[in-house]
Amino acid sequence: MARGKVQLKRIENPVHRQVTFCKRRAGLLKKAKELSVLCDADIGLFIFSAHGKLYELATKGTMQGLIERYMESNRGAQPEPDIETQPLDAKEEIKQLKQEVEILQKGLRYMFGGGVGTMTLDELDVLEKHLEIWICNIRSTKMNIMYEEIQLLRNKEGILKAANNYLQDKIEENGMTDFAPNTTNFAYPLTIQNEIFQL
Amino acid sequence: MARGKVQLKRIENPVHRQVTFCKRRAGLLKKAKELSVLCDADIGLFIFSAHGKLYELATKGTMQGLIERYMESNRGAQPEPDIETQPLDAKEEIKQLKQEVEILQKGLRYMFGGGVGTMTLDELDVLEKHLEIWICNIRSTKMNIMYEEIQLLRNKEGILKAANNYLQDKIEENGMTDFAPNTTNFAYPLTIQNEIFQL
DNA sequence: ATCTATTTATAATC
DNA sequence: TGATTATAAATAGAT
Repeated sequence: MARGKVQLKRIENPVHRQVTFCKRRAGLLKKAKELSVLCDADIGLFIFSAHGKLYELATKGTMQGLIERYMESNRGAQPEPDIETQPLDAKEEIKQLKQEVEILQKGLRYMFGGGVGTMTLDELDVLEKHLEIWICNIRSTKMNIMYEEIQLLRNKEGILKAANNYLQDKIEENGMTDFAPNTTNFAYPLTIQNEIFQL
Repeated sequence: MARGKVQLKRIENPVHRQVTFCKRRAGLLKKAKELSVLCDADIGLFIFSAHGKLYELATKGTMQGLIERYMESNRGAQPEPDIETQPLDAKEEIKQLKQEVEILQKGLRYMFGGGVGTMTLDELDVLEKHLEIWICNIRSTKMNIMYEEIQLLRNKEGILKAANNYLQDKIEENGMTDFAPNTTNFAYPLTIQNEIFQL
């Protein structure tokens, strides 16, 4: 904002980065305080520096208190799109969640130590299901990434073909038959093999 | 900050206050994002409007995750009197358990480094491979468990059959024909269905 | 840290 | 709400 427009990307020079961090952190905290006072808002703000140092501001009460309020406001904002329509028996749900927690914990231990011994068949089933869902998500993400890549490549293909046609026309106009346009008719192999869609 | 110096006190005019809240809130969120990007910082910010509406920003992962990190950074500084001496409200408990599940899932994710959101295609491939291996291990473990179970059941079957034969012999010896040994010839259904081997 | 030249944010107004 | 604009604030780069 001064003597130079700012690029919205990580500042590579560590000294600059540190200086900017100090200045902007101060600015941000100040702005937060101002908003809180001017508009009667309650704000919780915490900043971890790249090296993990914590800076915080709670404009009302303690950060703890604000976090609790945040948690409550947030319940209902995260509705699972499947089973929240029917009021499940609460005890049953608690039981199931507890089991799930235990299984995931065991799964972690299992990965770290390789100690499988303690898990039961049912627990392994649940863990397996979790992992399968996870893999599905990963594959879906991969598909999206690849789809974008394909679009990009197709665009490039179009542009290159047009450029080549243009160049070839020009060459033909000028009767520059010596320069046989070998590449112009080359079929770009940009078509993606079908196999990757079979994930 | 324009066309008039700002007084650092609550804006009394409700319309002005609301307008200023919108503008400055947007500004604050923007500044927070910028600081995060420019200086590689992780920021959690939540704003409650005067009427209780929540606006939030978490520049890395979820607000949940950042709050957890905040809690840890802050550990020891905040003696919270909230230990589970009282039977919590069921909804509260469900909430906490769901959080815990989320945390564990995140923990699993971190084992392979990085959240899914920021992962590249290659990284996703690696993660997928890891998970597939994990699932294979789980299935193998399940097979072993089931095999042991089968062995156990077969042993039991043998013992019971022997015992039954012995008892039947004894009955026949004593001519106690009244007590027809209905169960002795019963085919124990201990054979495992083939399908579970097709995992 | 301090100092400007600029860029940004935004108060007032429509 | 959304633009516009004059001006206050914030701050990048230099010292």
